[in-house]
Amino acid sequence: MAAANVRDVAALAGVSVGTVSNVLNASKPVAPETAKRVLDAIEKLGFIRNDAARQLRVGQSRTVGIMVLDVSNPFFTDIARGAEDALALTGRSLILGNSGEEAHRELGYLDLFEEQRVAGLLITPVGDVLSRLERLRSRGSPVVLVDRHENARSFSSVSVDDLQGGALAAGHLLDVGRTRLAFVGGPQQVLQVAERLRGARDTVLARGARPLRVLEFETMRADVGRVGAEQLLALAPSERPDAVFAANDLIALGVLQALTSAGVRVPDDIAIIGYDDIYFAANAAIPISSIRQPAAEMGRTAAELLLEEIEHPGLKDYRHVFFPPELIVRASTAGADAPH
Amino acid sequence: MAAANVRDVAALAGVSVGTVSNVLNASKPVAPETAKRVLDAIEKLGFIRNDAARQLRVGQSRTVGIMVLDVSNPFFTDIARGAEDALALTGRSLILGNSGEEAHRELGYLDLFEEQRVAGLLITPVGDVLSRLERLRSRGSPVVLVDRHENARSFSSVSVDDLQGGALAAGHLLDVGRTRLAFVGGPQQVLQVAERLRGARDTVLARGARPLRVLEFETMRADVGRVGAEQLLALAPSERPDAVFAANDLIALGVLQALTSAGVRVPDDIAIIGYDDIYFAANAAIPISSIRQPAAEMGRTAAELLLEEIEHPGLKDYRHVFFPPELIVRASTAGADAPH
DNA sequence: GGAAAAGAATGAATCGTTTTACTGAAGAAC
DNA sequence: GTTCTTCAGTAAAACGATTCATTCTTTTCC
Repeated sequence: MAAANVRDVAALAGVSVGTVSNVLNASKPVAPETAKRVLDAIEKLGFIRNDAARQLRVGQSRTVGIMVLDVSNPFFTDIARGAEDALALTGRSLILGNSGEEAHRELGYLDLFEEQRVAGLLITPVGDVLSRLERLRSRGSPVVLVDRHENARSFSSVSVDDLQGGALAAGHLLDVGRTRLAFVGGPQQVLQVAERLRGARDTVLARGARPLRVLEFETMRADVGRVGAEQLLALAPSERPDAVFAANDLIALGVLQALTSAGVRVPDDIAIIGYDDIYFAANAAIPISSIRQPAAEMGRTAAELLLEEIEHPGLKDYRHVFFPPELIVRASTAGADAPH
Repeated sequence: MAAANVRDVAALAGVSVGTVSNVLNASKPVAPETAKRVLDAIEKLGFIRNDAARQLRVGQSRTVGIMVLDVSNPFFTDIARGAEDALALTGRSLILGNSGEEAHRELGYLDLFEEQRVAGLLITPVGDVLSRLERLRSRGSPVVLVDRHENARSFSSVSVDDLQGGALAAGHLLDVGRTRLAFVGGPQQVLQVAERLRGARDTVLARGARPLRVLEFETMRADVGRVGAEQLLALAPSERPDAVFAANDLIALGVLQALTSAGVRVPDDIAIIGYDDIYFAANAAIPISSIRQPAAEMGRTAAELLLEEIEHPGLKDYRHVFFPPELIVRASTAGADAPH
């Protein structure tokens, strides 16, 4: 009743365990009829290779870890799926950790990944874990940063030019005739947020519009959007913005919901633009304009960079792939003139 | 430069490897000052236990697999997070597989989980994998079914009474004065869909309303909702339903979007109710009524049932936990009288 | 004070693979 | 006909933890 192992297979097939391994891994040629006997034995015994033993011997696993900030955000699950697709082609699989933007959870998963000797790691870091990542790499698990290139030229990375993204968003709002722009978003410690804001602010300045009003919050979740919208509605009419740039689509959804339920017309009274271009924003009852980040492609590319490092260890040729952000115009900013 | 192992730790601390293990696992008492020496050595060497070796010896891993139908559906990620919380309390972690409703992907993950000798498995099965699950269990990885109890009394399960959920939804639509109900949903091979439909149909019948119009599709994704809505709009006015019951919230969102962009007023002209009560439906610009399933709690409970089996192997005391569905009324069905 | 029990620590055996160095056998080359 | 390759397959040595059965010290008890 105990699970069969290679020894059992070898005995049944009348060969040595080494031969079984060669069949399993195609590491050395095996005569066709011998291979068939082995495969038959595997089939008959229902043998499933014990990955722990394999891994112990080889020193590395066939799974790759990915750590995301928020599994509830479709942007991150799309990245994960892109990565999964690329890895599947090489017979590797993905194990997903969700830090939830909490540093202690991030550390817990790093421990896990390190104990597992993962083949590599894709990560959007939360806390100050760079030295930890260096160690992981020095122990044979290369690391690729996703959507966060910052102070880390020493790791390969994929990211989107958030400065340009912020500029695109603000530029578009100005283009459709808006003059009083507000930014609603997460903490500026998050590099992406800071850059999106800076891009927007610079654009507003350069085009001589009124200064950007900034509402800063602690997280990037939708409830932030609702609170932000309420703060905007509390302003005197002359102060009230006629356009909102939300740091991501989750926030934009919150803003939209709060505004419409307060009777504000979108986009006639206030236009809204988000960031990420997630499915639910595109399909909101008033579809939300957004700055698209090619999530799946980013995930795929990150996985490919990682695979390169996995397959050529020691090659310190770190690459940084930047994707251009893309403006997607939808009803939440289009089809209406500036309010009078 | 090679990673430190227990032997190195033992040497530095001046103890035997057995003692190191005892400190690591608290399996046998160790004198406090000895333990301190060991911990210091671990710290100094940056020792991280090799999980493959541990697992090979112990025969089982400390991670649990979960296989979901669709990671893009927040309902499933919420289940996963609930499970993760419960497992974290016991020092276990979760590895997530996404079948995407495709049987071959499901099999791929089952192979992976079996090779990994996972401590247990939570699964919403797609294909015909019951015998596979039996084998997994007979080899030491218990299995709990999530949201699918069907022909499998021989596994513990958590699920929601979908018959009652369907009845609640249809009953509510009738209660607010609707008379021409339509159902838009995924394939009836999926048990949940079939039961929601049956619950609705029975209720409509019992209350003497016009028979339910059924639009059946192949998947449960939002685009299905848009197509369904267009089919409804193509009907002659006298035939056109005044209420839609969508098999899940993703579909409801699609219906809502298609209807409003066609100028149909929701709920005045057509009311909409969904299923799952996901965040994005609750926060749509017209918040969508829904039948809530307590996703996180379901995940937590499933994990607890699994832990019980893990800790008492051989105990064939399979339990089936049913959660009651709950009607959540929002703007998409409320606050409007029946259309004239 | 001596026997028994309890407490700490030891070290070898073990888990199931992969891999390496090696052995034969069969054919090729001269 | 001897020597060289090539080709298949073997057997044993890893990999790094945990867990036994032991040994060596203390402490307890009468």
